[in-house]
Amino acid sequence: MPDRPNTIETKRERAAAKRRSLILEAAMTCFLERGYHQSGVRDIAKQAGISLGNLYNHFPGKHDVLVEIAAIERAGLEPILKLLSQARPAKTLLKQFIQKYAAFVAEPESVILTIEITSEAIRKPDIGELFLANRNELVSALEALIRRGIAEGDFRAMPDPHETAHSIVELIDGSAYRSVLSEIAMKKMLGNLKDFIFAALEVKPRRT
Amino acid sequence: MPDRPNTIETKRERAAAKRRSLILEAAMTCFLERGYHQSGVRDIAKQAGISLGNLYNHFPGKHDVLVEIAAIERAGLEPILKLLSQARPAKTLLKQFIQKYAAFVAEPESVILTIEITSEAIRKPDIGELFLANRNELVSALEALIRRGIAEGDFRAMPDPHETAHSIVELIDGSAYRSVLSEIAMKKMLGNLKDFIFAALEVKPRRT
DNA sequence: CATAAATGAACGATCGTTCGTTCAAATTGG
DNA sequence: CCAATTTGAACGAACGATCGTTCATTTATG
Repeated sequence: MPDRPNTIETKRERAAAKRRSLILEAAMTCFLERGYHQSGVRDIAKQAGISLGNLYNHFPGKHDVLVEIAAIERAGLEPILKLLSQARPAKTLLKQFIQKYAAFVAEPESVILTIEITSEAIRKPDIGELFLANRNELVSALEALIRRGIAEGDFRAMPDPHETAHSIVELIDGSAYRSVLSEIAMKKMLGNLKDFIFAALEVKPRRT
Repeated sequence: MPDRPNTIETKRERAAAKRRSLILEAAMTCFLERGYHQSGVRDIAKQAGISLGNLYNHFPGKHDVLVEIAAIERAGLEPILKLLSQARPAKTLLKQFIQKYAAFVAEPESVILTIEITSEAIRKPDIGELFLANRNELVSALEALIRRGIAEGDFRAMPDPHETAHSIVELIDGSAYRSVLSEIAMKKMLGNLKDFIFAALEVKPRRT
Protein backbone atom coordinates (compact mmCIF):
# COMPACT_ATOMS: atom_id res chain seq x y z
CA MET A 1 0.00 0.00 0.00
CA PRO A 2 1.88 2.99 -1.24
CA ASP A 3 -0.69 5.57 -0.26
CA ARG A 4 -2.61 5.56 2.97
CA PRO A 5 -3.53 9.21 3.15
CA ASN A 6 -6.05 8.87 5.97
CA THR A 7 -3.68 6.92 8.17
CA ILE A 8 -0.92 9.37 7.58
CA GLU A 9 -3.20 12.24 8.17
CA THR A 10 -4.44 10.88 11.47
CA LYS A 11 -0.86 10.29 12.50
CA ARG A 12 -0.11 13.93 11.94
CA GLU A 13 -3.37 14.89 13.48
CA ARG A 14 -2.61 12.89 16.57
CA ALA A 15 0.64 14.74 16.98
CA ALA A 16 -1.09 18.06 16.43
CA ALA A 17 -3.84 17.17 18.87
CA LYS A 18 -1.22 16.32 21.46
CA ARG A 19 0.43 19.70 20.97
CA ARG A 20 -2.95 21.40 21.23
CA SER A 21 -3.82 19.78 24.52
CA LEU A 22 -0.33 20.53 25.75
CA ILE A 23 -0.85 24.19 24.98
CA LEU A 24 -4.27 24.18 26.59
CA GLU A 25 -2.91 22.67 29.77
CA ALA A 26 -0.13 25.21 29.84
CA ALA A 27 -2.57 28.04 29.26
CA MET A 28 -4.79 26.76 32.05
CA THR A 29 -1.82 26.78 34.41
CA CYS A 30 -0.97 30.34 33.44
CA PHE A 31 -4.53 31.60 33.71
CA LEU A 32 -4.84 30.01 37.13
CA GLU A 33 -1.58 31.42 38.39
CA ARG A 34 -1.64 34.88 36.89
CA GLY A 35 -5.10 35.38 35.40
CA TYR A 36 -6.10 35.69 31.78
CA HIS A 37 -5.05 39.26 31.10
CA GLN A 38 -1.88 38.96 33.14
CA SER A 39 -0.79 35.93 31.16
CA GLY A 40 1.07 36.78 27.97
CA VAL A 41 1.16 34.55 24.92
CA ARG A 42 4.87 34.17 25.57
CA ASP A 43 4.16 32.86 29.06
CA ILE A 44 1.83 30.22 27.65
CA ALA A 45 4.29 29.16 24.97
CA LYS A 46 7.11 28.94 27.47
CA GLN A 47 4.97 26.94 29.89
CA ALA A 48 4.06 24.55 27.07
CA GLY A 49 7.70 24.28 26.07
CA ILE A 50 7.15 25.43 22.52
CA SER A 51 8.04 28.54 20.60
CA LEU A 52 5.94 31.66 20.42
CA GLY A 53 5.31 31.40 16.70
CA ASN A 54 4.36 27.75 16.85
CA LEU A 55 1.53 28.50 19.22
CA TYR A 56 -0.06 30.44 16.39
CA ASN A 57 0.17 27.34 14.19
CA HIS A 58 -2.27 25.66 16.56
CA PHE A 59 -4.50 28.49 17.69
CA PRO A 60 -5.69 31.59 15.82
CA GLY A 61 -5.04 33.73 18.87
CA LYS A 62 -5.05 34.05 22.62
CA HIS A 63 -8.78 34.51 22.81
CA ASP A 64 -9.43 31.16 21.14
CA VAL A 65 -7.31 29.42 23.74
CA LEU A 66 -9.60 30.69 26.47
CA VAL A 67 -12.68 29.64 24.51
CA GLU A 68 -11.33 26.12 24.25
CA ILE A 69 -10.57 26.04 27.94
CA ALA A 70 -14.06 27.22 28.74
CA ALA A 71 -15.37 24.36 26.59
CA ILE A 72 -13.21 21.86 28.44
CA GLU A 73 -14.55 22.98 31.80
CA ARG A 74 -17.88 21.69 30.58
CA ALA A 75 -16.56 18.15 30.31
CA GLY A 76 -16.24 17.97 34.07
CA LEU A 77 -19.99 18.21 34.39
CA GLU A 78 -20.64 15.07 32.40
CA PRO A 79 -20.66 12.61 35.32
CA ILE A 80 -22.94 14.93 37.26
CA LEU A 81 -25.39 15.13 34.37
CA LYS A 82 -25.34 11.36 34.23
CA LEU A 83 -26.13 11.14 37.91
CA LEU A 84 -29.17 13.37 37.51
CA SER A 85 -30.69 11.15 34.85
CA GLN A 86 -30.65 8.01 36.97
CA ALA A 87 -33.93 6.42 37.96
CA ARG A 88 -33.50 6.53 41.71
CA PRO A 89 -35.61 8.38 44.29
CA ALA A 90 -35.54 12.13 43.72
CA LYS A 91 -34.49 12.91 47.28
CA THR A 92 -31.54 10.55 47.17
CA LEU A 93 -30.47 11.84 43.82
CA LEU A 94 -30.72 15.45 44.88
CA LYS A 95 -28.62 14.77 47.94
CA GLN A 96 -25.96 13.12 45.83
CA PHE A 97 -26.13 15.92 43.31
CA ILE A 98 -25.50 18.52 45.97
CA GLN A 99 -22.49 16.62 47.23
CA LYS A 100 -20.98 15.89 43.84
CA TYR A 101 -21.60 19.27 42.31
CA ALA A 102 -20.39 21.07 45.39
CA ALA A 103 -17.22 19.02 45.44
CA PHE A 104 -16.67 19.78 41.77
CA VAL A 105 -17.22 23.53 41.80
CA ALA A 106 -15.45 24.07 45.11
CA GLU A 107 -12.13 23.03 43.61
CA PRO A 108 -9.96 26.17 43.71
CA GLU A 109 -9.08 25.58 40.07
CA SER A 110 -12.73 25.51 39.13
CA VAL A 111 -13.61 28.64 41.09
CA ILE A 112 -10.74 30.69 39.76
CA LEU A 113 -11.22 29.57 36.18
CA THR A 114 -14.94 30.25 36.39
CA ILE A 115 -14.40 33.76 37.70
CA GLU A 116 -11.80 34.36 35.04
CA ILE A 117 -14.13 33.10 32.33
CA THR A 118 -17.15 34.95 33.69
CA SER A 119 -15.36 38.27 33.77
CA GLU A 120 -14.26 37.72 30.20
CA ALA A 121 -17.73 36.59 29.18
CA ILE A 122 -19.14 40.02 29.95
CA ARG A 123 -17.62 41.52 26.83
CA LYS A 124 -16.95 38.44 24.70
CA PRO A 125 -20.28 37.06 23.46
CA ASP A 126 -18.93 33.70 22.31
CA ILE A 127 -17.60 32.92 25.75
CA GLY A 128 -20.80 34.14 27.35
CA GLU A 129 -22.93 31.86 25.19
CA LEU A 130 -20.74 28.88 25.97
CA PHE A 131 -21.07 29.61 29.65
CA LEU A 132 -24.84 29.89 29.46
CA ALA A 133 -25.16 26.72 27.38
CA ASN A 134 -23.32 24.72 30.03
CA ARG A 135 -25.42 26.22 32.75
CA ASN A 136 -28.70 25.59 31.00
CA GLU A 137 -27.89 21.97 30.40
CA LEU A 138 -27.23 21.46 34.07
CA VAL A 139 -30.28 23.40 35.19
CA SER A 140 -32.59 21.56 32.81
CA ALA A 141 -31.44 18.21 34.10
CA LEU A 142 -31.95 19.36 37.65
CA GLU A 143 -35.35 20.77 36.79
CA ALA A 144 -36.41 17.41 35.40
CA LEU A 145 -35.37 15.76 38.64
CA ILE A 146 -37.33 18.27 40.68
CA ARG A 147 -40.44 17.79 38.57
CA ARG A 148 -40.18 14.09 39.06
CA GLY A 149 -39.80 14.63 42.78
CA ILE A 150 -42.95 16.72 42.82
CA ALA A 151 -44.90 14.16 40.84
CA GLU A 152 -43.80 11.44 43.22
CA GLY A 153 -44.78 13.48 46.25
CA ASP A 154 -41.25 13.94 47.58
CA PHE A 155 -41.12 17.68 46.95
CA ARG A 156 -43.72 20.35 47.46
CA ALA A 157 -45.53 21.93 44.53
CA MET A 158 -43.55 25.02 43.75
CA PRO A 159 -44.39 27.92 41.42
CA ASP A 160 -41.53 27.37 38.98
CA PRO A 161 -39.28 24.30 39.15
CA HIS A 162 -37.01 25.75 36.48
CA GLU A 163 -36.28 28.80 38.61
CA THR A 164 -35.86 26.56 41.63
CA ALA A 165 -33.26 24.54 39.74
CA HIS A 166 -31.44 27.77 38.96
CA SER A 167 -31.58 28.76 42.61
CA ILE A 168 -30.10 25.47 43.77
CA VAL A 169 -27.21 25.71 41.35
CA GLU A 170 -26.55 29.33 42.23
CA LEU A 171 -26.67 28.48 45.91
CA ILE A 172 -23.99 25.83 45.53
CA ASP A 173 -21.91 28.05 43.28
CA GLY A 174 -22.07 30.86 45.80
CA SER A 175 -20.97 28.60 48.62
CA ALA A 176 -18.13 27.27 46.48
CA TYR A 177 -16.87 30.77 45.71
CA ARG A 178 -16.96 31.65 49.37
CA SER A 179 -15.21 28.47 50.40
CA VAL A 180 -12.32 29.30 48.10
CA LEU A 181 -12.12 33.06 48.58
CA SER A 182 -12.51 32.83 52.36
CA GLU A 183 -10.54 29.62 52.62
CA ILE A 184 -13.26 27.74 54.44
CA ALA A 185 -13.57 24.03 53.75
CA MET A 186 -16.56 23.23 51.57
CA LYS A 187 -17.19 20.24 53.85
CA LYS A 188 -18.18 22.62 56.62
CA MET A 189 -20.79 24.26 54.44
CA LEU A 190 -22.32 21.11 52.99
CA GLY A 191 -24.50 20.30 55.97
CA ASN A 192 -26.16 23.68 56.04
CA LEU A 193 -26.41 23.75 52.29
CA LYS A 194 -28.36 20.49 52.24
CA ASP A 195 -30.51 21.61 55.14
CA PHE A 196 -31.34 24.86 53.38
CA ILE A 197 -32.16 23.30 50.02
CA PHE A 198 -34.22 20.45 51.40
CA ALA A 199 -36.13 22.78 53.67
CA ALA A 200 -36.97 24.81 50.59
CA LEU A 201 -38.10 21.80 48.60
CA GLU A 202 -39.72 19.39 50.99
CA VAL A 203 -43.46 19.07 51.38
CA LYS A 204 -44.87 20.86 54.38
CA PRO A 205 -47.24 18.70 56.37
CA ARG A 206 -50.58 20.37 56.84
CA ARG A 207 -51.61 21.66 60.21
CA THR A 208 -54.52 19.57 61.48
CA MET B 1 -8.73 87.87 59.94
CA PRO B 2 -5.42 87.79 58.13
CA ASP B 3 -4.65 84.16 58.61
CA ARG B 4 -7.15 81.34 58.33
CA PRO B 5 -4.86 78.53 57.44
CA ASN B 6 -7.39 75.80 58.05
CA THR B 7 -10.01 77.46 55.89
CA ILE B 8 -7.53 77.89 53.09
CA GLU B 9 -6.36 74.37 53.42
CA THR B 10 -9.83 72.99 53.21
CA LYS B 11 -10.35 75.10 50.12
CA ARG B 12 -7.49 73.30 48.44
CA GLU B 13 -8.64 70.05 49.81
CA ARG B 14 -12.09 70.61 48.50
CA ALA B 15 -10.72 71.16 45.03
CA ALA B 16 -8.51 68.11 45.30
CA ALA B 17 -11.40 66.03 46.58
CA LYS B 18 -13.49 67.16 43.64
CA ARG B 19 -10.77 66.10 41.22
CA ARG B 20 -10.45 62.78 43.00
CA SER B 21 -14.14 61.98 42.72
CA LEU B 22 -14.04 63.12 39.10
CA ILE B 23 -11.27 60.65 38.40
CA LEU B 24 -13.07 57.89 40.25
CA GLU B 25 -16.23 58.45 38.28
CA ALA B 26 -14.27 58.41 35.05
CA ALA B 27 -12.48 55.25 36.05
CA MET B 28 -15.77 53.60 36.95
CA THR B 29 -17.11 54.45 33.50
CA CYS B 30 -14.03 52.99 31.85
CA PHE B 31 -14.04 49.83 33.95
CA LEU B 32 -17.71 49.29 33.18
CA GLU B 33 -17.29 49.84 29.46
CA ARG B 34 -14.00 48.11 28.84
CA GLY B 35 -13.13 46.24 32.02
CA TYR B 36 -10.28 46.90 34.42
CA HIS B 37 -7.39 45.39 32.48
CA GLN B 38 -8.65 46.72 29.17
CA SER B 39 -8.80 50.27 30.52
CA GLY B 40 -5.52 52.13 30.29
CA VAL B 41 -4.53 54.91 32.65
CA ARG B 42 -4.68 57.18 29.62
CA ASP B 43 -8.29 56.21 29.02
CA ILE B 44 -9.19 57.12 32.57
CA ALA B 45 -7.37 60.45 32.41
CA LYS B 46 -8.99 61.31 29.09
CA GLN B 47 -12.42 60.34 30.40
CA ALA B 48 -11.85 62.55 33.44
CA GLY B 49 -10.69 65.39 31.24
CA ILE B 50 -7.31 65.70 32.94
CA SER B 51 -3.78 64.92 31.91
CA LEU B 52 -2.05 61.62 32.37
CA GLY B 53 0.55 63.00 34.73
CA ASN B 54 -1.98 64.78 36.88
CA LEU B 55 -3.78 61.56 37.62
CA TYR B 56 -0.65 60.43 39.40
CA ASN B 57 -0.79 63.53 41.57
CA HIS B 58 -4.06 62.23 42.98
CA PHE B 59 -3.56 58.48 43.00
CA PRO B 60 -0.42 56.41 43.57
CA GLY B 61 -1.36 54.12 40.70
CA LYS B 62 -4.08 52.38 38.75
CA HIS B 63 -4.55 49.69 41.36
CA ASP B 64 -5.41 52.25 44.04
CA VAL B 65 -8.15 53.66 41.84
CA LEU B 66 -9.85 50.29 41.77
CA VAL B 67 -9.46 49.90 45.52
CA GLU B 68 -11.22 53.22 46.05
CA ILE B 69 -14.01 52.22 43.70
CA ALA B 70 -14.45 48.95 45.53
CA ALA B 71 -14.76 50.93 48.74
CA ILE B 72 -17.40 53.18 47.21
CA GLU B 73 -19.51 50.22 46.15
CA ARG B 74 -19.88 49.52 49.81
CA ALA B 75 -21.67 52.81 50.43
CA GLY B 76 -24.63 51.57 48.42
CA LEU B 77 -25.31 48.94 51.07
CA GLU B 78 -25.82 51.49 53.83
CA PRO B 79 -29.61 51.89 53.44
CA ILE B 80 -30.01 48.14 53.29
CA LEU B 81 -28.05 47.68 56.50
CA LYS B 82 -30.27 50.30 58.09
CA LEU B 83 -33.34 48.43 56.97
CA LEU B 84 -32.16 45.23 58.61
CA SER B 85 -31.71 46.89 61.99
CA GLN B 86 -35.28 48.13 62.23
CA ALA B 87 -37.56 46.76 64.94
CA ARG B 88 -40.30 45.40 62.72
CA PRO B 89 -41.48 41.78 62.32
CA ALA B 90 -38.71 39.57 60.99
CA LYS B 91 -40.81 38.24 58.13
CA THR B 92 -41.72 41.70 56.90
CA LEU B 93 -38.16 42.86 57.17
CA LEU B 94 -36.80 39.85 55.34
CA LYS B 95 -39.26 40.34 52.52
CA GLN B 96 -38.23 43.96 52.19
CA PHE B 97 -34.58 43.02 52.38
CA ILE B 98 -34.91 40.57 49.53
CA GLN B 99 -36.60 43.19 47.39
CA LYS B 100 -34.20 46.00 48.17
CA TYR B 101 -31.01 44.00 48.02
CA ALA B 102 -32.10 42.26 44.81
CA ALA B 103 -32.90 45.59 43.20
CA PHE B 104 -29.53 46.93 44.25
CA VAL B 105 -27.31 44.07 43.13
CA ALA B 106 -29.25 43.44 39.93
CA GLU B 107 -28.20 46.81 38.51
CA PRO B 108 -26.01 46.02 35.53
CA GLU B 109 -23.42 48.45 36.86
CA SER B 110 -23.32 46.63 40.16
CA VAL B 111 -23.03 43.19 38.59
CA ILE B 112 -20.28 44.12 36.17
CA LEU B 113 -18.28 46.05 38.76
CA THR B 114 -18.64 43.21 41.25
CA ILE B 115 -17.37 40.65 38.75
CA GLU B 116 -14.54 42.96 37.79
CA ILE B 117 -13.61 43.47 41.42
CA THR B 118 -13.98 39.81 42.33
CA SER B 119 -11.73 38.65 39.54
CA GLU B 120 -9.15 41.17 40.67
CA ALA B 121 -9.60 40.19 44.31
CA ILE B 122 -8.29 36.69 43.60
CA ARG B 123 -4.73 37.92 43.32
CA LYS B 124 -4.88 41.27 45.13
CA PRO B 125 -5.29 40.65 48.87
CA ASP B 126 -6.27 44.22 49.76
CA ILE B 127 -9.20 44.14 47.38
CA GLY B 128 -10.18 40.70 48.57
CA GLU B 129 -10.26 41.81 52.19
CA LEU B 130 -12.36 44.84 51.35
CA PHE B 131 -14.79 42.62 49.52
CA LEU B 132 -15.06 40.19 52.40
CA ALA B 133 -15.48 42.96 54.95
CA ASN B 134 -18.47 44.33 53.08
CA ARG B 135 -19.96 40.91 52.73
CA ASN B 136 -19.51 40.02 56.38
CA GLU B 137 -21.17 43.21 57.55
CA LEU B 138 -24.22 42.44 55.46
CA VAL B 139 -24.34 38.78 56.47
CA SER B 140 -24.01 39.57 60.15
CA ALA B 141 -26.91 42.00 60.03
CA LEU B 142 -29.01 39.44 58.22
CA GLU B 143 -28.00 36.75 60.68
CA ALA B 144 -29.18 38.92 63.57
CA LEU B 145 -32.53 39.33 61.85
CA ILE B 146 -32.86 35.60 61.33
CA ARG B 147 -32.00 34.87 64.94
CA ARG B 148 -34.65 37.32 66.04
CA GLY B 149 -37.13 35.64 63.72
CA ILE B 150 -36.36 32.28 65.25
CA ALA B 151 -36.71 33.61 68.77
CA GLU B 152 -40.06 35.13 67.87
CA GLY B 153 -41.29 31.91 66.31
CA ASP B 154 -41.47 33.22 62.76
CA PHE B 155 -38.64 31.07 61.45
CA ARG B 156 -37.78 27.47 62.08
CA ALA B 157 -34.86 26.48 64.26
CA MET B 158 -32.01 25.95 61.84
CA PRO B 159 -28.57 24.49 62.44
CA ASP B 160 -26.58 27.63 61.65
CA PRO B 161 -28.25 30.99 61.10
CA HIS B 162 -24.95 32.51 60.06
CA GLU B 163 -24.59 30.06 57.20
CA THR B 164 -28.23 30.59 56.32
CA ALA B 165 -27.63 34.30 56.06
CA HIS B 166 -24.74 33.60 53.72
CA SER B 167 -26.96 31.35 51.64
CA ILE B 168 -29.64 33.98 51.28
CA VAL B 169 -27.19 36.61 50.15
CA GLU B 170 -25.52 34.24 47.73
CA LEU B 171 -28.89 33.22 46.36
CA ILE B 172 -29.82 36.80 45.58
CA ASP B 173 -26.39 37.54 44.16
CA GLY B 174 -26.61 34.52 41.89
CA SER B 175 -30.01 35.55 40.59
CA ALA B 176 -28.75 39.07 40.01
CA TYR B 177 -25.79 37.83 37.98
CA ARG B 178 -28.06 35.68 35.89
CA SER B 179 -30.55 38.46 35.36
CA VAL B 180 -27.82 40.66 33.92
CA LEU B 181 -25.84 38.07 31.98
CA SER B 182 -28.96 36.43 30.53
CA GLU B 183 -30.84 39.70 30.19
CA ILE B 184 -33.82 38.52 32.19
CA ALA B 185 -35.64 41.09 34.29
CA MET B 186 -34.92 40.67 38.00
CA LYS B 187 -38.60 41.33 38.60
CA LYS B 188 -39.44 38.00 37.02
CA MET B 189 -37.16 36.18 39.42
CA LEU B 190 -38.23 37.94 42.60
CA GLY B 191 -41.36 35.89 43.16
CA ASN B 192 -39.59 32.56 43.01
CA LEU B 193 -36.70 33.92 45.01
CA LYS B 194 -38.97 34.90 47.88
CA ASP B 195 -40.85 31.63 47.66
CA PHE B 196 -37.61 29.65 47.82
CA ILE B 197 -36.13 31.58 50.72
CA PHE B 198 -39.27 31.65 52.82
CA ALA B 199 -39.87 27.96 52.20
CA ALA B 200 -36.38 27.35 53.53
CA LEU B 201 -36.91 29.50 56.62
CA GLU B 202 -40.49 29.12 57.70
CA VAL B 203 -41.56 26.87 60.51
CA LYS B 204 -42.94 23.55 59.44
CA PRO B 205 -46.13 22.64 61.23
CA ARG B 206 -45.91 19.27 62.89
CA ARG B 207 -47.82 16.36 61.55
CA THR B 208 -50.48 15.38 64.09
C1' DC C 1 11.86 16.20 -2.39
C1' DA C 2 7.82 18.46 -1.10
C1' DT C 3 5.23 19.74 2.71
C1' DA C 4 4.22 20.68 7.21
C1' DA C 5 6.03 22.01 11.79
C1' DA C 6 8.79 24.80 14.41
C1' DT C 7 11.43 28.77 15.34
C1' DG C 8 12.47 33.51 17.16
C1' DA C 9 13.33 38.04 15.38
C1' DA C 10 10.64 41.90 14.31
C1' DC C 11 6.42 44.89 14.25
C1' DG C 12 3.58 48.42 15.82
C1' DA C 13 0.82 49.37 19.59
C1' DT C 14 0.00 50.05 24.24
C1' DC C 15 1.02 49.32 29.00
C1' DG C 16 1.87 51.72 33.88
C1' DT C 17 4.88 54.89 35.55
C1' DT C 18 8.37 58.71 35.93
C1' DC C 19 10.23 62.95 34.73
C1' DG C 20 11.28 67.84 34.07
C1' DT C 21 8.78 71.74 33.32
C1' DT C 22 5.17 75.35 33.55
C1' DC C 23 2.27 78.31 36.00
C1' DA C 24 -1.34 80.07 38.99
C1' DA C 25 -2.38 80.48 43.67
C1' DA C 26 -1.01 80.69 48.55
C1' DT C 27 2.28 82.37 51.90
C1' DT C 28 5.61 85.25 53.69
C1' DG C 29 8.61 89.38 54.42
C1' DG C 30 9.05 94.22 54.29
C1' DC D 1 -0.60 96.37 50.69
C1' DC D 2 2.70 95.08 47.47
C1' DA D 3 6.59 92.18 46.05
C1' DA D 4 9.23 88.08 46.71
C1' DT D 5 9.03 83.42 47.50
C1' DT D 6 7.21 78.85 48.15
C1' DT D 7 3.98 75.50 46.95
C1' DG D 8 1.82 71.86 44.44
C1' DA D 9 -1.53 71.09 40.66
C1' DA D 10 -1.29 70.33 35.85
C1' DC D 11 0.86 68.88 31.87
C1' DG D 12 2.63 65.70 28.15
C1' DA D 13 6.96 63.84 26.41
C1' DA D 14 9.66 59.97 27.36
C1' DC D 15 10.88 55.41 29.50
C1' DG D 16 11.41 50.62 29.44
C1' DA D 17 8.65 46.78 29.33
C1' DT D 18 5.35 43.94 27.39
C1' DC D 19 1.38 43.14 24.57
C1' DG D 20 -0.72 40.05 20.53
C1' DT D 21 0.46 39.04 16.07
C1' DT D 22 3.10 38.28 11.70
C1' DC D 23 6.59 36.43 8.86
C1' DA D 24 10.80 34.87 6.73
C1' DT D 25 13.58 31.14 7.71
C1' DT D 26 15.19 26.70 9.34
C1' DT D 27 14.30 21.97 10.67
C1' DA D 28 12.01 17.67 10.51
C1' DT D 29 9.09 14.25 8.35
C1' DG D 30 6.20 11.30 5.24
